Amino acid sequence: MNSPRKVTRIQRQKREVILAAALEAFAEDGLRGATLEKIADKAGMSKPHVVYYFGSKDAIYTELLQSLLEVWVQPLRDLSEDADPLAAILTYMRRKLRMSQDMPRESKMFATEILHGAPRMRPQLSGDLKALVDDKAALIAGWSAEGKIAKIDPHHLIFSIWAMTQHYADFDIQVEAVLGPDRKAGLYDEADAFLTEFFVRALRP
Amino acid sequence: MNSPRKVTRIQRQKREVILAAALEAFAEDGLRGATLEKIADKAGMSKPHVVYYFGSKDAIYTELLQSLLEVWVQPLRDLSEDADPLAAILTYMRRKLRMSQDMPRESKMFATEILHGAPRMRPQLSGDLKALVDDKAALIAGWSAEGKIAKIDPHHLIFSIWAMTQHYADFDIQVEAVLGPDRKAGLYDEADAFLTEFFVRALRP
DNA sequence: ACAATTTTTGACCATTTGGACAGAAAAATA
DNA sequence: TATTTTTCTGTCCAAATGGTCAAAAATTGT
Repeated sequence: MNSPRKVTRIQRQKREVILAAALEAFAEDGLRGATLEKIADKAGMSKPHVVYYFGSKDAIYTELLQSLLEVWVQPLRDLSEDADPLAAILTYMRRKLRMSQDMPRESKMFATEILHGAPRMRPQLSGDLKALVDDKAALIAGWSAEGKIAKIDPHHLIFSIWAMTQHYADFDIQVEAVLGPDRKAGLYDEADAFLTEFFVRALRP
Repeated sequence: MNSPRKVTRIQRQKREVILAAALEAFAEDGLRGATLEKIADKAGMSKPHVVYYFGSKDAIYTELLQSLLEVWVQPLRDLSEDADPLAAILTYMRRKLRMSQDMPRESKMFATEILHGAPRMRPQLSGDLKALVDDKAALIAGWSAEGKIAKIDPHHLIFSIWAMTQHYADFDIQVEAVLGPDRKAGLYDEADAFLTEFFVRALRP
């Protein structure tokens, strides 16, 4: 029957709730700033209960980070040969921008971790991530060599896409303060238009 | 004579030492993560001594943030009419990039503060900073209208300069991990070359 | 040299916080 | 229904940490 499955589902749901609460807390205050009590409150349960499911605050943080990493680099994984290389890069940029819009908490959590030295991601950055980026950089370099896009350093191109798209999520407070409240609603449409135009100009041969 | 001056100078020096130590600590671990003891150690004095000079950890943090803000926006202040608007913008970009290279700790401290909601800078972001950016955006918009540079949204152009230059300081761990150790030495030269080419392409009419 | 002032620190305190533990409540199993 | 297992929480504890305080040490002024 499904009696064991039922329990498992409940467990999985509880863990989901805790992870969601923790993500919010970590994005707001970082690993140190976020307290177990705050996470428990956001999750609607007691502090020992949170510990019961994850063992420690650190374990929640690490698990979140690891599972998010995969989601985070997926758009780059999907960058591949295309009828139009420029369109492929623009699509990648747009997916990253949409992730900033839809997952600002995830973006902030990553940013905070890396900003503070990425103590629990260093191996993956210089391992998997470096391999992935090198791979895609080679692809882009190929397009450059064939004259399909401008000749630019592909690694720095990727950095620039990361920087510009994540800026809107990570520093949203600053962006919104500078633009003023009126432009807040259409912000991501503006950003999309600007970045598209910007990268088209920079990349066409 | 200079007997009172002498004391004042010593006081000033002590404060300088503490501020430098605190900057390092805050950049590494953020406001919460940095402890008074760590700051005191880095400054080579006892914990109560640090408190004696600044009253509280928070006071050090706030003072650092305020004094750094002025330095931080100076390059934008200096953006003005020029024989060549494109050159003026490139100069601005380069000054920002150099600040990332020379003051990574300051960059990280700002980034962390804004990332976490900028609780003690909000008024200045939507006040002074917004006014300054609006002013310079108007200048750039003028250049656009005159056909001296491409027609792009000047606010987002400024954001893109902030994002791309600060990325190299704030996320240096990631950048260096992805590029590998060999490219670390010439990193900022690479970045300068890339960004210059990039912005020239994007901005020329 | 002596008094007054400033600087410096060791010892201490109150609060916060991660998390251990025993046992209650609930659920599954029999 | 009785028993076993799982879930959940009130209570407590030890460590970390921001900050106080009294007094020592150094400096300054006379």
